Amino acid sequence: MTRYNPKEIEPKWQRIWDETNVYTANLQSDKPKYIAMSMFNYPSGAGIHIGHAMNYTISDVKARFKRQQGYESYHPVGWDAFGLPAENYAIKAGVSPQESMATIIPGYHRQYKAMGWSNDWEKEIATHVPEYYKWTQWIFSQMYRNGLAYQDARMQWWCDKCQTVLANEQVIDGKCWRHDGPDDPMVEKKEVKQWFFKITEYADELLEAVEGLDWTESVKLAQKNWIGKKSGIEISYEIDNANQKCNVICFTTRPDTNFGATFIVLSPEHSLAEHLANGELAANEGSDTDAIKEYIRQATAKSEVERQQEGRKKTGVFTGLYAVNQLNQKRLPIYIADFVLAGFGTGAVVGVPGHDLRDFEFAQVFDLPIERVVIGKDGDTSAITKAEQVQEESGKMINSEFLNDLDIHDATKEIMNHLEAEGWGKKVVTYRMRDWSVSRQRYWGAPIPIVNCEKCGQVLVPDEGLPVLLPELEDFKPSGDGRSALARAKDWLAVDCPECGGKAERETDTLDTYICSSWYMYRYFDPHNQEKIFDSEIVKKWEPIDFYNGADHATAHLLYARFIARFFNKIGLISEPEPFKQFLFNGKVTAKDGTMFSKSKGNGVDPLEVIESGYGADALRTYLMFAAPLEMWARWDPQGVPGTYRFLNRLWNIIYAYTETEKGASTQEVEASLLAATHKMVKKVTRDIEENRYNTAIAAIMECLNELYKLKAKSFNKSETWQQALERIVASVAPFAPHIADELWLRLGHSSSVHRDTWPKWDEKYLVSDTVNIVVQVNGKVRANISVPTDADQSAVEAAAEADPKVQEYTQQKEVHKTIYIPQKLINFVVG
RNA sequence: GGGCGAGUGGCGGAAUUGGUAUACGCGACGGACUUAAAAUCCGUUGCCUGAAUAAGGCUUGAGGGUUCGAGUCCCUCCUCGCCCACCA
Repeated sequence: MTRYNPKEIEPKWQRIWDETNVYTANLQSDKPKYIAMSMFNYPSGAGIHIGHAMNYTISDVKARFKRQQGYESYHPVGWDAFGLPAENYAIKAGVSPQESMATIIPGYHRQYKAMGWSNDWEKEIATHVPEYYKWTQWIFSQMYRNGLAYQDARMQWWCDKCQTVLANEQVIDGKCWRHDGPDDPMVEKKEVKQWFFKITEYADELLEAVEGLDWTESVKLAQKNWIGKKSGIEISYEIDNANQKCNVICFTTRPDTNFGATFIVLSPEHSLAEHLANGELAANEGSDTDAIKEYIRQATAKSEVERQQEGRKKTGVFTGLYAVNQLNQKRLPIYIADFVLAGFGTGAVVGVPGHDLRDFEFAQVFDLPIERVVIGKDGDTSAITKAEQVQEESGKMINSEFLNDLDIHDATKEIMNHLEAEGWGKKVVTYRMRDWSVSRQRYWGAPIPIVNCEKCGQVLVPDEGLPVLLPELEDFKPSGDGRSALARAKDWLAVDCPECGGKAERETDTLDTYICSSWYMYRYFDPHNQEKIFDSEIVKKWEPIDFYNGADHATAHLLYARFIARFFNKIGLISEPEPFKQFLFNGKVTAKDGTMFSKSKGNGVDPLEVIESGYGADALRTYLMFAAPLEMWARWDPQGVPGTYRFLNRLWNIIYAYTETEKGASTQEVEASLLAATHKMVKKVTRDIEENRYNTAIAAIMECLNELYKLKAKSFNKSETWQQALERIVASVAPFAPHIADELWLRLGHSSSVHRDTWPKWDEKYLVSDTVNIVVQVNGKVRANISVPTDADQSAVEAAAEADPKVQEYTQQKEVHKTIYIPQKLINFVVG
């Protein structure tokens, strides 16, 4: 008998699959379509790790399952090749990113094939090739033409020594992360022009459509939170002691607490703060302009990371100004403080220290009055409780005055209506989400198809001019002036204006790689189209993506992809506004101790090593899918793969034993058991894969195999029943362990692959047996187990149960008050 | 601080609408085969009392409640994980 040797059969089948194109999807097929995919790979040079093995096996199992069920199943493959890590890797390796991709990607091909993933290689895509990024640029052009792309100057951190912009995270204690010595300068804020996509215009529809998605709940929630829609009101407060007539507008979601307002706080970036600092605006009694100036200088010099640290002691400066609260005619002193963020609401808040912890802390520092006005029916927020506690400790009076008996929600609405009716406020809706910044000052990305003409200004590159090719450079490090390396590519930079033909210069920013990855799923359906982004007819046949999974990008990528899909839908390219019908946010794989695998710790597990050590891809795949539910984080257990290897080995052995046994017939009892065991298994596996419960699907196959071994001991021979039982189990294991499945399928006498149109069906009639097991309880405790005919009625079951000696032990001399009978399951005597 | 999720054997984890808790796998132990080991195969394996494969009791983070019956439903609390966070 030949032994199970994955090292031999796996490469063999991988070769056969390649040669026979089993996994090539016919996009024109009349079969029902199915597309399952995982978020595509970012080729970094390190090769695939165990997390990739997990992700891609999940969608591969799904795609294989559907292919076996008779669907035209498509499992695409592609590379998210642009971006900073690839650029940095190339810089380190001393080659161009183009060259490094040309060597890295073929390496990934070998690894993907070694994992046995059923990718359609004919339709492979990569985002860094001109054939692809031409259309990434085209999307930018379409956004521009539809008024959804615009350029705007925003304040950015700037390090004079580096001559480059810094991200917030790179600013430490007001200094550059690379230049934080005592003699180094503080970083400055500098205005930098950036391109944006108006995703905020789609905020409402993106939010509303979340509810209807068949997505992992936590991701749906993250999407909602990210969009962060809030209804509130902007209340206008007139300033009554300024040298000019003016007012301040504050945003609040809780105007019902406004009776307790005791002050107003402006962010240091607020326009009134600016006017106070330059002396244009002052209180009639005089404002301390120097103090205001100094405070603003200090506040704006702090990094946002630093400013937004919770629990930091509140600071601020009084402006000398007072505003009037029209609800109760109280005068509110106005302060400037850095805990108020410029980017949210109006950049000014009304201080209600009785109902807001931050306001309370501020009031403590400046000794401002604290008033409580609303007590909700179901208590109030912890902020108030804490405020109260501190007040009691400090012995201050609480002015507790009930607004009314309404709950907070109703009170809020009523006050909003009142304020709006009086003309003191305006109801507004705010979003946490901002427009999508799509320009990057780096080399390795798709150039933005814009030309800056001396005469015409900003001009879009006409579609005939696409793609704007990314020039190959010797040196692709940033240019140091805040622009990408492209600023040094003089030949490339100089261009004739598409409108007037005059002297012009290309845009040197490149597009954010999130754009590349926000539309790739559609390119999979028409990867080599030179004329169009894709053929809408094919896409309309294949959209939406039936199954999508990944362990990252719960917000940004998925939100951007939804935005782009909605945009495509509006311009008539596709007919479904949502790109992903089902999304599974799967867990990651961690080290045995629960910590993340990391290169620095050197605790990584290389899937290729596991395969080559002799266990093979099938055992690895099966283990990964078996270890835990897909949405849970799994811990890597070195003993796990040997376990699934043993299981596959047992499957191998029973089939080899079968093909070497004599022809014959089994007993009726064994035949019935074979049918029952395999049909039951097929039913469970079919449902479990359908519902993404791969771990229990595999357990069911293992259980079935154990059962077959028991039956084998009773009666084993070449017969129709055994043949079918073994075919069923091989077909069921095929999505998880495709190589051994094809090998054993062949061994069972088939000439074509197990991977197409072989999924077994189950028949309920084999699942019902003549007798059924009934649990007998006395007062809820299990006392016996009886076997009764399946069609026995209650009185028959009761009689059989009462006849059981064990049951009698507990019921004799006692009165049965009640009998609970659950057909086919349980009978419970309540005695007393 | 807010939101979400999870606590079940030595370990990863099962458990349809409330109905035999611990499926399946790992590990451990015993046995077969072998000169020996590995591999493979067979058996045992929640905990406690017990000589026991007799019998009984206990058990799903803690405590209460509803019910004939609770891992599952309700209340209170504890622990851990993830995401968001000075967002007014």
